[in-house]
Amino acid sequence: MERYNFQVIEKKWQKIFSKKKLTNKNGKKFYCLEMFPYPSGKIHMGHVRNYTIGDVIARFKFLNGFNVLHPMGWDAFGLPAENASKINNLHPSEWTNKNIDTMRSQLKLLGLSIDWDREISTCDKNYYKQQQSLFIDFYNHGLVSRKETYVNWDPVEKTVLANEQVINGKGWRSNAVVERKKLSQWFFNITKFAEPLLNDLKNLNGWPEKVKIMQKNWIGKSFGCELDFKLTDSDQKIKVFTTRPDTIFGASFLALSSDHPLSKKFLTQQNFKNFKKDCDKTGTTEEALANADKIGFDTNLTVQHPFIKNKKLPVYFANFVLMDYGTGAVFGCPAHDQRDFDFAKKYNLDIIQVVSNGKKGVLKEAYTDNGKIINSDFLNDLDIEAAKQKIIDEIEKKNLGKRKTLFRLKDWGISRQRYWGCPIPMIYLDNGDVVPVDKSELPIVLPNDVDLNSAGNPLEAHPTWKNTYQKSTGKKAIRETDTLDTFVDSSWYFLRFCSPNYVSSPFDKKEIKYWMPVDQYIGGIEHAILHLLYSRFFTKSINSIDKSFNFKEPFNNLFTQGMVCHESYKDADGNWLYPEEVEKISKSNVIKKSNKQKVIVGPPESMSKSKKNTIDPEVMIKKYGADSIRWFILSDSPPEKDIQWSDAGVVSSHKFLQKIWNLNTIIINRLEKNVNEKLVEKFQSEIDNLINKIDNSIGDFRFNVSIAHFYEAYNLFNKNINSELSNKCLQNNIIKIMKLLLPFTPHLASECLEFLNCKTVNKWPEIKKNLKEEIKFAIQVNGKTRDIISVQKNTSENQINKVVLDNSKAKKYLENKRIIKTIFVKDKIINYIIK
RNA sequence: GGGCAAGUGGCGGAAUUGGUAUACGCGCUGGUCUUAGAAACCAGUGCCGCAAGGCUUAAGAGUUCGAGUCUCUUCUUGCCCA
Repeated sequence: MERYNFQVIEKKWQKIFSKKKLTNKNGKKFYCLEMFPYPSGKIHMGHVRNYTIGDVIARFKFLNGFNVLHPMGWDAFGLPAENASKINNLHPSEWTNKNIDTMRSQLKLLGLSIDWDREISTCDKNYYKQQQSLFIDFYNHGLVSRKETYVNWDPVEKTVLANEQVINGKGWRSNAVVERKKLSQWFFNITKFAEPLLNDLKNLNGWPEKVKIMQKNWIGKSFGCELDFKLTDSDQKIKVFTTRPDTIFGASFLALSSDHPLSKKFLTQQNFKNFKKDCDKTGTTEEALANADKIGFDTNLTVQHPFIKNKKLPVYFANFVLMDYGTGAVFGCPAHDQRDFDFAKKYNLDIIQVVSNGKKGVLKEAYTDNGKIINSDFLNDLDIEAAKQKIIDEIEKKNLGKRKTLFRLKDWGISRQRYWGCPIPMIYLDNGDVVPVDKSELPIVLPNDVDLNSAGNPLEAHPTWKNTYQKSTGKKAIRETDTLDTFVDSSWYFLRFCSPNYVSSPFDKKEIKYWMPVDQYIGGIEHAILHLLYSRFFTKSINSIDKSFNFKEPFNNLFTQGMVCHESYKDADGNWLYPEEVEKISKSNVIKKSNKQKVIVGPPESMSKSKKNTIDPEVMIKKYGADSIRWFILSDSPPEKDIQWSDAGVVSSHKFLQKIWNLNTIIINRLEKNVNEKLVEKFQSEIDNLINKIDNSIGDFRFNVSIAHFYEAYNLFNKNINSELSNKCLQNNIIKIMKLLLPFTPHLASECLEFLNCKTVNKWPEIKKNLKEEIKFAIQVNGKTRDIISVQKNTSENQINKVVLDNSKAKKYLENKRIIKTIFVKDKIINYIIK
């Protein structure tokens, strides 16, 4: 028997796939999109998993008659290209394009059904020209603004970071401690859409609940009011924001951020300066604020309580109040907020309970749940929600403040002091005006001759590039030398794919209206907030500019796949080792190949270059073939969960695919003996059952389950290959199974179908819905299963009773017993309750 | 501190709406073939027990004829949080 030669056969079919598109002229459209990669050098296993999942869906939909769009591109701007060019002395564009070439050829090795004619790259001037055009549109419609703000400054990368790019006070890429710096920056006014970005989440039924909750928390809508407190020794007022105005009668102090305007008076005091320094160390995350020791600085000032005559509240600066949320001031109600409670304990302030917890006695911690209002004058006996409304009405009546909705979401800062990004198409005139360039001048092209080794922004340092003229007036002007955050590039690429070569504007509206929204988007959970929120913002912005678009959200269905993990290895000196540098003698005995010394094995973690726990997809493909890798990466875990890479797993995948091939050749060469029609019928019904299960599980993204059923199908064929089945039956059914296999292992399945002389390769087999089948039926006595019998579907209770009493293992449990009750569930169980 | 998931054999994991727990794969054990090994094939494999049978879905309770699935309590582990 000839072995399956994947090297030859995969090459053969990749050539054919590259010419074929997933086009079904009369089919319903289906836009299948995977998050496009950053061209870092080579593809990694995470890409393999992402694009294999996407390929299964794209091919599955195509075979089911859909007209499928399945494109690929490159998220090609970004800092690593600049860093790499400093090390290799290679221009970022050369480095990037070289990586793109490598990765494209690697992706082709996987046999993906990508429409390469639509390939785009964000660093291509044809792409960023359109992005600049969009930026100008946004600017003209009031969606872009320029603000002087404190920014997160990464001292290592010498660039501004978005809040989202600061993780625990450190830069997401450099891990350097982020500093605060005041700069003039460009912003997208994403907060204008805070409300629709929040509300439309409700309609995204095809998104994971988890992602929607994360976005909701990120937008962070809260209701409350502003309220003025008058200082007792002057006319000055302090404005606070609160979401709990109902607890005003429990207020016992005022807490201000150390950045609050009032702090200026205290900056001359060394005590205060020391205190402020301590505050800055606390950090700004909710986690840090909740866990930090609560510290305060007593101002010795007091404010008048707005509703209790003659009651004065002390004013403190406190480390758990931030200037950039609300007004930088809060009133403390220790009984009903844990931070206030901790603070009050420390500084011996009153703890006045104003919401009843239904218990007597002193509170041991803040009570934050619902209850009736107490000790609160005219609010008494109301529940929290009613009390809030009533007190806010009162506050507004007395002109002490007003209702307010606050969002946690901030505008999106998009200026980056970097070279390798899309130039911002704005110019500065001598008279101080800042205006967009004329659209006819686009693209504003990045200059090639920059010195990347100079500190700061390379475009700023370029001798001539920034000097220009305003086209309409001929006046001298200076270009904006900042470039756009690369998250901008990926916020609309899915639109560009619909008409990737359209010249006159970012997209051909006709194409967009046909293809959008994306029917299935697939990518990593790490983009749950940023990329997805920004893409939704772009979609809403474009919609607000041109109302004729027929979609409000870019991604109808979202699937977030898990990571690919591998254990890590360290030698005695603490150096990380690549998996190929170690040898596994046994489970507990792993040694370094070069010196035979023992290796410390770490737990499975997401593959990363820094820990060297990576497996190179190309090496694996060369060794086992793309189909084996695809099969393994789909088979071992549900796609939304993390998967652990296992060499043994790949080997067994590889063996199984070989067995599939052998099975095909055996079936083709088989000599027919006597045919037993009953056996044929039974076999057919079992296969139909499996086909049904495979079809269902693909649709539900349960590919590991599909694969289990393929194994069952193989076992079924293998068991029956020498039995009295007809050749026709075996051949028809193996063709069906091979068709089902096309999305998973396209090379092998295509080759088998050709070998089987199948003429309907592009059609999914018919899925029979109402299967006639024998079912396993459970017999229970007092809820315990005592026997399992085989019966036809729809067998009646009477017939079951007869079988049970005639001939079953359950019989002896029923003899001489009184049956008080029977529970009969058709096609499932019968349960006899006896005494 | 808060929010959200999840916990099933030696391992990865199945179990559509409460109705056969442990599908399928890996690993392991035995066998066939082979000079030997590898490969391939066949058989077995949750735990206790010679067996009949009993026990088992992190632990405990509850609802139900029936709970991996629903409710409560506890424990553990992930992920997210200006």
